[in-house]
Amino acid sequence: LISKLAYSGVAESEVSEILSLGHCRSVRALQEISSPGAEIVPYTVLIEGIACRYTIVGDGRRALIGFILPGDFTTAALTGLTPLDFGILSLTTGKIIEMPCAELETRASNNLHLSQALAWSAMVEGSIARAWLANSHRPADKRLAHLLCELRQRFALVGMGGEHSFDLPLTQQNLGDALGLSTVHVNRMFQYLKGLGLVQVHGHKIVIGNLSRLEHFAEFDPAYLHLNPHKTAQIGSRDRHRQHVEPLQVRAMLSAPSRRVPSRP
Amino acid sequence: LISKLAYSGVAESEVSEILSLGHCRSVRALQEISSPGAEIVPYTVLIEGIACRYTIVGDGRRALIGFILPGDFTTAALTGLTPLDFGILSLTTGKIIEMPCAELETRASNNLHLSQALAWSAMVEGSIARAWLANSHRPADKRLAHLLCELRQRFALVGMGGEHSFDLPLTQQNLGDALGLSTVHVNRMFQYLKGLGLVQVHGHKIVIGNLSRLEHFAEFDPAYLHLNPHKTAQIGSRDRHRQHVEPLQVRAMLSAPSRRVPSRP
DNA sequence: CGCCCTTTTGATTATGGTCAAACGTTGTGG
DNA sequence: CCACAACGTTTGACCATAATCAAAAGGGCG
Repeated sequence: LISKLAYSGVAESEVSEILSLGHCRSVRALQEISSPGAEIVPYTVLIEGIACRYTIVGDGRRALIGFILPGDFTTAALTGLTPLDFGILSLTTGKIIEMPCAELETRASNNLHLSQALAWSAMVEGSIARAWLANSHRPADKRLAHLLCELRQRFALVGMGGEHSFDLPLTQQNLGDALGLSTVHVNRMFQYLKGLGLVQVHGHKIVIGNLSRLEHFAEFDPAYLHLNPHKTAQIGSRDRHRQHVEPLQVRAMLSAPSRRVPSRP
Repeated sequence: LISKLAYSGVAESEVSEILSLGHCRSVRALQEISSPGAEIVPYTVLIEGIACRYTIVGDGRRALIGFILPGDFTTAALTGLTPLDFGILSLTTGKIIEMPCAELETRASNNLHLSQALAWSAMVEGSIARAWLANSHRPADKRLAHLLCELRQRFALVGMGGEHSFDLPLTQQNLGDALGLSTVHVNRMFQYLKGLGLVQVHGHKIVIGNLSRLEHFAEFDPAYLHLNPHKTAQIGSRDRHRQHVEPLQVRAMLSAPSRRVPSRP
């Protein structure tokens, strides 16, 4: 299963090499991957499933402060800032690869592409956090719509879904914890969005009739995900062909930043 | 005014040297320092005053997604991720130093301390963003209290205020835009916190009778600001002596990360 | 089949938003 | 020096969005 990799560009051979540094393990749903306050956090890539960053708020409510999708680092280049100020939890069953900090860091210092990838990953993560902050200032309906747009885009980036649909194995409670809404209200907002004809929900499959209409409604501007143009273009075509893409699209993580050079002209 | 610098540790001479790379200019209140979508964003340090990162949400509401205090970079090491996905706006009159990207970057590649400082700065910024996300899941009273705790701590870090009071030249509208609350409700929450004896407000001066009580109420854990222990200790003593510290405490930014080494043992 | 988890719905409450007006402060100009 | 304008704070009345409580209805899996 791990061997079914699809890469693009120069990163192809590097990725498998780098991933072989760590060891892969399965996680069940609701398993703590890293705990808040941890002093040593290995570089961890999520290969399959969905995880989240969270902090506990108030009485014991779990506030999700970010989703981790296949191909994402659980902590980006955040390591170095310990103790960890949040926890990492799997939301579904999945697979992760853990790499010791020291090994990846020595390798990064010799490998420009890798260090760029790590930096880029951290920056996109920060950018997403800012977008979520802005989103928290929106009313519930747009908030949910915006999150759906983001997840669709990020899933599409790693080949898991296209423009019109994607699979979202999260409960409405998970979404509520991420949006700062009650489960009940998330449900009502789903009804509302369905009523507007913006989304359809079939089990865990989210279907979007008219993407640009949904994105306009949500005030979603994909710029904050900092996909580069040719990358974005690929997403569309990938969708049209409906090709099977296996899990483990570390490609997106390691190839997207390859266009960016360390210093500007 | 710029020459009145107070540094600590090894960074002292470096800081003035690096700052001399750029040129200082004054900004008035509500002046756009960098605009959303900008392709080239110089490294900019705020020297005096308060600024914010913002995005426009909904009809035209300004959502503040971060405060920039004296000694902070307006964009941390975020540059590199253009176009900028937010705007930067001064909230009071102030002073900034702008440094061309190219110069600072070439210098950073030769200077370990500097590149560490930039990375550290970006990481703390990300950490603050996550704390704000968690904060957006709290009720309004705790949300305001938490923000006050953070601002107090960050001001204290650069010598602008101590444990029991600090100057906050922001309007309640500004705070509301940051917290996602209406101006009216911010005011009500101030009344409420006053009523609980947690804060007093005298003009722009915030007075905190019992800091640990306020921090407990706000669920504020300063760990997310990633101050190192000796640094945190200094804040208290600085307060007790009530010594005059001039603006321009770039010290905090460049000295705090100096304890952190690039790779762990 | 039956249990558990999730989704859905309704009724009620509460937190926070909006509107409007009064009050204080500061700064400016006659 | 006072009047006025502009801005920020404060207060009250009312409204709206979303939370809570409770219960029913699906849906997957042993």
